[in-house]
Amino acid sequence: MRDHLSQTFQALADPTRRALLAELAQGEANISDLSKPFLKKLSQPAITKHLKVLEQAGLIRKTKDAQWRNCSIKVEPLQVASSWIDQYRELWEQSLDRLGDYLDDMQTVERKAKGKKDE
Amino acid sequence: MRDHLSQTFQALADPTRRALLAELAQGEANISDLSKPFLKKLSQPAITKHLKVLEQAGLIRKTKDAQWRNCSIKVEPLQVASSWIDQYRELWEQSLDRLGDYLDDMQTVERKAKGKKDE
DNA sequence: CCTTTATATTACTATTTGGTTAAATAACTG
DNA sequence: CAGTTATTTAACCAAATAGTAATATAAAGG
Repeated sequence: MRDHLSQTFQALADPTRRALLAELAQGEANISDLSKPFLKKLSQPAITKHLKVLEQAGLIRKTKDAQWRNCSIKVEPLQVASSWIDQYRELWEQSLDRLGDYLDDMQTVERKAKGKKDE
Repeated sequence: MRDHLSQTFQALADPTRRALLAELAQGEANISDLSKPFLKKLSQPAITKHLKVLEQAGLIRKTKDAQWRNCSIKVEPLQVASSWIDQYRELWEQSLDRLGDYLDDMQTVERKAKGKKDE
């Protein structure tokens, strides 16, 4: 899964990772603090792995502070992802309208062309 | 990957599936027509599978017309996904500002508290 | 009916993902 | 330096993903 957009969506396709991002939306945090809410369900290396996925997708950065790693959000790839969706959402909403028109047209056309019953 | 949002992002995390959605943004299409641009790279069952992923994620619907399956977009889950990103994007943009403030503060505080050199 | 066209299913791969436990590394602290 | 805290890496595993080729099913049309 080479391309950036796929990596971004892939990273967002996991509830733990989205929750980690939600935590980070509150502001920068180190890994222990970030992990606390999840350690009932997951081991700490699991969190490390999730954070690595987020980092490799470019969604967070880690900075060193003694033995702590402080994580923070990188906004740009999310803007790209959101734009991708929105761009098509516009088209799709249009296409829904067109579909409606199309179906209306077809009913008319088919009745004209083949003398089909109006069911 | 039980939850809807994860399924949506997972479905979007593949360039072939995004391309299929882009095709469908032009309007409804049957599977053969949809598949044509991809058959140089992928087999037909591969497309069938991708379409099934999109369908199970609720991103498209299929309707029967004789031996053809007409696919079309369902907008709602995309709105949900886009909203999720946008909601946090706002927070994140704030958090970037806060990070800037925080770093400025810390420089001051640390210099005050520990008499560290200004490097 | 037989053939063709459109799509789906099966059976089988290789790779990736998401998790584990245990051990390793890194940096502060007394 | 020894111990403690924070984080990563290693080695492993089960399940999911993304693909294949071959076969099956469905419907239309001569």
